[in-house]
Amino acid sequence: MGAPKQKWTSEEEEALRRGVLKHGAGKWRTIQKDPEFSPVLSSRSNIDLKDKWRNLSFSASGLGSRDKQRVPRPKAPSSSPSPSPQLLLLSAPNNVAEASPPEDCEKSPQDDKTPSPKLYSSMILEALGELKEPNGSEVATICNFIEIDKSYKLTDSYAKRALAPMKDPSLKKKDSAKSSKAAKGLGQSSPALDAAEAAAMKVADAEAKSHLANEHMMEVERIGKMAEETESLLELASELYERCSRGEALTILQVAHREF
DNA sequence: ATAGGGTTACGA
DNA sequence: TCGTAACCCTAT
Repeated sequence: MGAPKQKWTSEEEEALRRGVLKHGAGKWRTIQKDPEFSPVLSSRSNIDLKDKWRNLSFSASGLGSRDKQRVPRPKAPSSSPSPSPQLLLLSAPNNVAEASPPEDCEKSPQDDKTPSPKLYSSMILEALGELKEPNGSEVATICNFIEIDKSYKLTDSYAKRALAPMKDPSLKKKDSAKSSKAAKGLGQSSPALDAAEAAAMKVADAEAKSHLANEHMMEVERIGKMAEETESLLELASELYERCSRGEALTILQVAHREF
């Protein structure tokens, strides 16, 4: 990566991501005025936030940039004339944790010869960036994301949450740090968060394994990217849980049943 | 005020 | 020299 002029610090980037997750992608002014990240983003204008978010989105989308395939206008790879959310195109990924990720066809019209397994999390983040929708769509997007990673069991998870809070099995590996952070943010562990966390970990493990089998040098780099996506996923899960707790679960169920 | 395009500067 | 990220300008 480059080390350009006024590089963004980790705190600034984190604040930006949190702001997008909270207020949604697009309300740069609101995020900048938010007293929570105002001191962090004091030296950044709303335009700066937008530009930074654009760079982040492009970096998260164009993971497989090993090919020198130069496109004069590398817009969104899944850009379609239909205004409907494209992320709903993901269908029937039952085995997510296996080494062979389901390559959807409609997703990448000009896919390079490199397989470049695209994570669902990255797709969701990309969709979030593309969709400048109000909060409702955001919840639906997050819901779909978690459902996909959870093998279509989100509603069941929430039902279990209300009836009996299941215990979370001990986490393993590097994601323990993330879990601690997420748990601290929520105050205590929740089934929904744990489910999303476990799903993210499964995808992460599959990613790592897949790359371990093929490339060794790129693995570290990929892990770094993956960690960022996992972090975003956990934050998404936190937001989702918060909204559901406030009584928006009805909307989620509605969307879930309508879409699937 | 936001989105998009274009330009500039820095690192590899 | 190329690629990426910040910066700047313009249209909606």
